[in-house]
Amino acid sequence: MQFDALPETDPRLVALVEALNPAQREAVTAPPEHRLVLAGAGSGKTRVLTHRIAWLMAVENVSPHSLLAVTFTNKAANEMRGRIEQLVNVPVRAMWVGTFHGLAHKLLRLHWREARLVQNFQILDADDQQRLVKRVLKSLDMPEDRYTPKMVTGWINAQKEEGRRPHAMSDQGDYTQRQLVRAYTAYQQACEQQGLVDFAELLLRAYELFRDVADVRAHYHRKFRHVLVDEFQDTNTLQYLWLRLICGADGKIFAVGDDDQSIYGWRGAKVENIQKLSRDYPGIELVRLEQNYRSTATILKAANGLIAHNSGRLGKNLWTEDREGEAIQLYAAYNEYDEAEFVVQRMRDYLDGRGRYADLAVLYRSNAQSRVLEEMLIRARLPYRIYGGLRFFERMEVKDALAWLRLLANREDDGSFERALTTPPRGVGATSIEKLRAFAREHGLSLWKAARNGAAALGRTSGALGLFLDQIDLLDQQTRELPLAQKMEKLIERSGLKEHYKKEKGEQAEARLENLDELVNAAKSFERPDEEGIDPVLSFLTHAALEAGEGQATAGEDAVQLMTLHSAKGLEFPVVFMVGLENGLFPSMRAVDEGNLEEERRLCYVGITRARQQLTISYAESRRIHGVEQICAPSQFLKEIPTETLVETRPRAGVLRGSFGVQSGRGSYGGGAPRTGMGSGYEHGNAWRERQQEGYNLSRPALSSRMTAEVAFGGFKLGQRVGHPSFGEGTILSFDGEGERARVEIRFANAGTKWLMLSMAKLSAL
DNA sequence: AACGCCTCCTTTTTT
DNA sequence: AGGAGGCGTT
Repeated sequence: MQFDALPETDPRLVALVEALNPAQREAVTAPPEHRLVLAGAGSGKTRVLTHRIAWLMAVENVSPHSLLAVTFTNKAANEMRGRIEQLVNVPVRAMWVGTFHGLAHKLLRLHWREARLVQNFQILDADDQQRLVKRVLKSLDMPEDRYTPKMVTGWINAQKEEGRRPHAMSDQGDYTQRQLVRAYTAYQQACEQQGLVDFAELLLRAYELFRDVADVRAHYHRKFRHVLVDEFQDTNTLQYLWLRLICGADGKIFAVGDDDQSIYGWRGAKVENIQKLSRDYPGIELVRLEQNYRSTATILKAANGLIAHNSGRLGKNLWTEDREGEAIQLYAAYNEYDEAEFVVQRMRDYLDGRGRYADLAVLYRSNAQSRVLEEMLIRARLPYRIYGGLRFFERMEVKDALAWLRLLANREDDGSFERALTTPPRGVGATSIEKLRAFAREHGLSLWKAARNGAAALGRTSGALGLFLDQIDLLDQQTRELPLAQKMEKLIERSGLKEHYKKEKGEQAEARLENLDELVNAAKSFERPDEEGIDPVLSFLTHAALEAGEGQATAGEDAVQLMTLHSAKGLEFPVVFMVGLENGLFPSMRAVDEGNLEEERRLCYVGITRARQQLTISYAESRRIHGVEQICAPSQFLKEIPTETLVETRPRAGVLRGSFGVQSGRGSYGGGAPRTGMGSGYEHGNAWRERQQEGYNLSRPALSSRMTAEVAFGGFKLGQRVGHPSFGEGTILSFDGEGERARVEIRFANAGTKWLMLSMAKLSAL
């Protein structure tokens, strides 16, 4: 039914579509056929997805049981749930809304028999998986330097993501290939024996379940009439195959995605799936959402201009009814410290009087870049939050405690057995464990059984080992009837983990103990069997693996946001700083070498389109990368952003850098240039354009002429290497003051960063 | 088992 | 530079 044909009498439906723009409306109210929605950044994609679901239920009488909605992250799934709930008066619980992995997991729990799994199978997270691969490689005597656990794990996952099983590829390929297949086979066998399923395996098993078990397939074909997919451009081969299989002949697919925001090719995502979808579902209609509700016209112009340099796009041009907005600020820093300082300065300008910290976001290409920014933010006393890093359920102490819980639930889990046996330490060392492993391998037993049956063969340590085995059985008995949280608490106590971490010193130790308490707390919400009647222990462990928690720091607090461009996808901020726009950093060296610039360009596009009102882009002329000072050329992406959207802001001699070296005139840019827009200390110029025209010559001198002209100070200049009798070697970061009171800031290689009186410090030029 | 030294590596991240 | 992990020493 089309919107035009809507019965005017139904106010609910009118309300549902009234607020939508024509393109959104077309997507939402389309007949129940296959649809591909090309949703540009900030074009209301989640809105379309949720309204589509509401529409299907209200107009096409689709039951919530017949809907399947898939996302990539838990966050997106939760958001979708929440918004559907707001929109329709139907218990969302009945609806299959979740991540690919979460839904696959649900299917496997329901059909564990048909999927040839054990009922209490457990999920391996990335870390568990790599540990297991490592043990497998050792057992196969494969040299660890040639076949690193990381590389082999990556390879195995890549195979799974292409839907390949070892037997289908055994006798082809070269020696290396055959070795890898051998590892894959052995790894898979270990998983089967121990009842373990890794992330990729969840998807592959769920796929095979549908492919191989006709009854199950038929059941779900009858059930799911509509399959809705979010972030379709991020699907990998296996996810796509699974979607097709689950749709069957009659199910209708509604895919929402954006080829311009495909930034996960490196982990197997296939943008081509968008084209594939059009081929596999001939007649599928394409809807473009191009009206943007997020950014100013200037920001969109920059984004459109940049992304136009990519080839093979489906094509899309974002537009807005919003005002033009401010120009994008471009800042040429002389190094990463200067860059960070500038960012902080601009933040202060913004915060002055208005604005929340959380309005501000700094986006960078690689995590290493956060350090200097952090340093400056601390110095400026601005609260900040860094995304990324270890999540709650990935922390060592948490994983240690969970290993005990897992071992109680499943004695065959060798990884948990080893972990529990060694933490806390109990006099069973590497040698004994190696012997135990050998014994287990020889007799085809789990470590648990090997220890039970062959402890005597281990000599002296058999005592400690025997105690451990008895302790596990005893703990199991004693905690069997306890509610989950109490069980967890008792385990943490009786395993000796609490004692163990109490002994550890430093501020980390305290945090560890707190995390263990928090773990008990987290267990509380899993004390009752869930909807499918699954045992609390299993659902808790599943939760731990599938939803490792938020990355770092307390959410919700008003703080400046620091994150990589990748983690910024899907977010938006009033004020965005995109830093480190240098060839070799962004685009990354690797991308340049491999000629994979298009994905990097999309990443840049994602960065630009995060900004609502203000966007500042910066690059440094020199930066320390992997401990070495390097001369950087501005990113080629800067050339690709339409000039008219940019205004260059540069440090103004004599203001930013204190009162040194104002003997400008020559070499100094825009001495009398009018100051525009900025709070203080900076001015605009066209130096960057001039430099652009010079081309990117890597052998160009380290600092541009303005540096040498402007920064000479007491015989020293910014960026210069100097020696100090007690602090050793360092680099001059900045100057302050004049004459007697002149001070210099130096970052020493071994003594940190210090401010020294220029007249006192016995500095020598290097 | 704990500690310290040495070598290696270094883009991006979710499940 | 800085972290991780391996390895040898106490």
